[in-house]
Amino acid sequence: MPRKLAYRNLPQLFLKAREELLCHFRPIITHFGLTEQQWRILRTLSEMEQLEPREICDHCHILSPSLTGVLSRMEEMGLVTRSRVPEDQRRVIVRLTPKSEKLVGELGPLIVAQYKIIEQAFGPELIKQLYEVMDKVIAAERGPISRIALPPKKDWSAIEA
Amino acid sequence: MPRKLAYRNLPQLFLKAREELLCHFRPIITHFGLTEQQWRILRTLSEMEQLEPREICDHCHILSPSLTGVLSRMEEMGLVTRSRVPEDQRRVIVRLTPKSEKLVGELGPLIVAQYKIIEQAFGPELIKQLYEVMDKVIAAERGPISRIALPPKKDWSAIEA
DNA sequence: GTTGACTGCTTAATATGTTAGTGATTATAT
DNA sequence: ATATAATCACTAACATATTAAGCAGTCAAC
Repeated sequence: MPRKLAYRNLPQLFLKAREELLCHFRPIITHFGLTEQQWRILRTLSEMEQLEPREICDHCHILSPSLTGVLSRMEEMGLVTRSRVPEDQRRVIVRLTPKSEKLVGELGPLIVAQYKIIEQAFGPELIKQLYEVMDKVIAAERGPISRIALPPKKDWSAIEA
Repeated sequence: MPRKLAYRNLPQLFLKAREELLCHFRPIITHFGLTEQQWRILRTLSEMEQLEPREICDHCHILSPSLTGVLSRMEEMGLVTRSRVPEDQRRVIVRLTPKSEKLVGELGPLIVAQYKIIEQAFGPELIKQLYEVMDKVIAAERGPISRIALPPKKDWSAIEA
């Protein structure tokens, strides 16, 4: 007896909508030999001058273990530099290189141009609505939302039938 | 000279908003030893009875190469069965098992309960707006949106400085 | 009935997501 | 001062994302 849940899968809708947007930018980014995450970092660094890894994690929504690898590869490619903070040997400062600044200088305008095209196609009101709704969702703090009680844990992977 | 682009990073906003939502469901899903993708598949199969792999890819937004591994693991766990279509040996039918149907029967109501809590916290209007805006974005077909012209390809990873 | 194009799933290779844990460093509380 | 806790980046292990390529099965034209 197949039964639909009362609510549509909202996170999945986000996924789909995001992909619908991203597919218009991905060709531009890959054209320059970058991944989506690498571009997020380059763009953020070009706006913030210098950042520490955990700040990049926050701004770019990349988890710390992933970032380690991403930064290593970007360092190899000569896109960023990593230097320790003298007064706190745990911390690291990440900066753009002249090369990556030039890259952002070329890539950025193309991204903006694509945004304009999308704005035309979607209509400026939809874009505005998008930003509004997103900001509302993000503004809803994670804390105050209560969590349902979970039943005792069963090891389903071990249950026979 | 750090300069901000004219547009905020919209796909990144989607990512953040999605995570803001998902973090309220993730504990429920992992409590049952499932991954997010596995739950997407279970939920969809429980609503559609039976599906072929490429249909699952479409519905759940999982790329075909990923799905191969996901389904293998789910088969190992006894959550789904895979059977060939006799009249077309290329195609495969994926179904839930009695075990996974029972699992969905326990998990589903918890998900719905969490949606209700979120609806209270966000306000029903915001949820409604969300569905509306998402559907609008998704409705905007990928085809008609034109693509900007890309400059000749440079191999940035090989450029010195 | 063979050839050639196509479809559907899989494999391969690399990059990232996710959770847990480690080691070194710094801050805090005795 | 010293033990403790907290912080930060990193490693490890596994799952998924992404792109490209492979391979068997089907279909259509000839």
